[in-house]
Amino acid sequence: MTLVPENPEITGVAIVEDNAALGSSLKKVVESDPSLRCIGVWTSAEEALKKIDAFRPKIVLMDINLPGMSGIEATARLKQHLPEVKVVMVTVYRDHDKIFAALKAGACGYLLKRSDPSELREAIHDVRTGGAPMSPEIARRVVEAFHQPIKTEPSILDEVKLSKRETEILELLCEGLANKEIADRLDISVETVRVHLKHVYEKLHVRSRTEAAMKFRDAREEPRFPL
Amino acid sequence: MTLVPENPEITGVAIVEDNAALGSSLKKVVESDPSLRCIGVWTSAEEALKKIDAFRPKIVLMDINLPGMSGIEATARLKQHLPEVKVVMVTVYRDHDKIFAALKAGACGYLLKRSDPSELREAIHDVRTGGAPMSPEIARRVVEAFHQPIKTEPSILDEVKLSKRETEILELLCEGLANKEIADRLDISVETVRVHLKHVYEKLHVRSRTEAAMKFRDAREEPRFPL
DNA sequence: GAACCCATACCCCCCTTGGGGTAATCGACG
DNA sequence: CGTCGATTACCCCAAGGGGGGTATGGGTTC
Repeated sequence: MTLVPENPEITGVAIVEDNAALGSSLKKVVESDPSLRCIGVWTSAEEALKKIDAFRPKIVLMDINLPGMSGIEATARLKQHLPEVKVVMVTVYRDHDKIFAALKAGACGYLLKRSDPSELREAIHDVRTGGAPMSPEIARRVVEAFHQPIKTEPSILDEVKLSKRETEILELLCEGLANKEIADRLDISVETVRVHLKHVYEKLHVRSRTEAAMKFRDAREEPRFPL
Repeated sequence: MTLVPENPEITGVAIVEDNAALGSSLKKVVESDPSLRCIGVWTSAEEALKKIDAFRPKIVLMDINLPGMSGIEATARLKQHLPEVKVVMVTVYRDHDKIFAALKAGACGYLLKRSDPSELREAIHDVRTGGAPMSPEIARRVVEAFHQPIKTEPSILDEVKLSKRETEILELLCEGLANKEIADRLDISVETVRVHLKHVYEKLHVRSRTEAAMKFRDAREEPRFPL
């Protein structure tokens, strides 16, 4: 039984959409392109996850607002199982959280439903050639997520000069080690560790190891994206 | 003196590109669109920053690889001064770091130089209508930056049942509070706080408050499904 | 109703921690 | 050459924290 097109030129596309009208209109758009084959229109995340293994589409057009499991969770599970499948969200949500949740879950594109047929065809082509189709306003939001807030107060670590040793000790502190364990790890005296910590507390304006560890961790994690 | 087009239909575009041939070819593309006006081809970041105030383009096409100050730094300075200006990087770099540095600096688009004239015109149109033009492979990389590997092992918080009180105390612990302070905050006895913490330590398999706080925080930050 | 968890509170013991010193060595900087 | 910061190390002391108990009351589950 060959459910998957053998022809490498033909790309299998599956649609997950609970609205029947919208599902069949998406299907028509896909089928209007001879290089694509619509191998399924599924109406729930559960159905999609059950059938994906047998049908092996290369691309999945996924609605977010599905009954039962959301399209976002479905995407996450699907990508976990079959990472090579490309998922494009097709939805009305331009909600900030939904966009990023979908991208985190592994979606490689995000189209708003008002996209017309030619846009959709172009998007699928984009996916096949290594792109990441997004409706313009989605792309803008994604890009803006990277922008550094202009008036960002420099993190405490920028204002304060921690020495190499102090930083080292803070890192071990963040692993939850006691002074004695830090001393052993660095092959120095416990007393020395205590001295460094005193300095650190003063510099970070804290009074306890936990507070120092948290502040350090917070400051460290600030760069959320690779520079 | 009116250097900026008064007609709101006309969008002023500036080009920052040290290669004269490429600069003039970009200029030609811009001028081929009657709704655009190329109001300057500048050959360095320094020149651009000096002249931007007087010429006030709405869109800047910025090369990354400029002599002297890089296009990325120029973008950061420019956006700090004139946040409403849209900057599109035009470059040969598909280098991961350069892409994200540019976006962090405030670029709203990122085109590879092999883009042809129609792509460039479309990109500028995209910028004007609220989009974020990116060459497909750049878009893919940007989207991939959001992907989060699905956690295979459930976090400690899924295996362990922390009571409401215990969770509450852990949250305060993460603010670096001492037992006494936690007790005051929750209006209970320090001894009770100690009991709860003992239970927490046992459940999380840790021996100190800092370790508990870190483990709790790590678990909290993991992506959670359903989304 | 017994078994069990949760939340509350107190006890003892001992180690760790935080805050206050002093001091030696070393490299860098002026 | 003197000063400064970083690193090392030790001292004392008081408070905080971790490990071990016991106990009571309320709630749920079997």
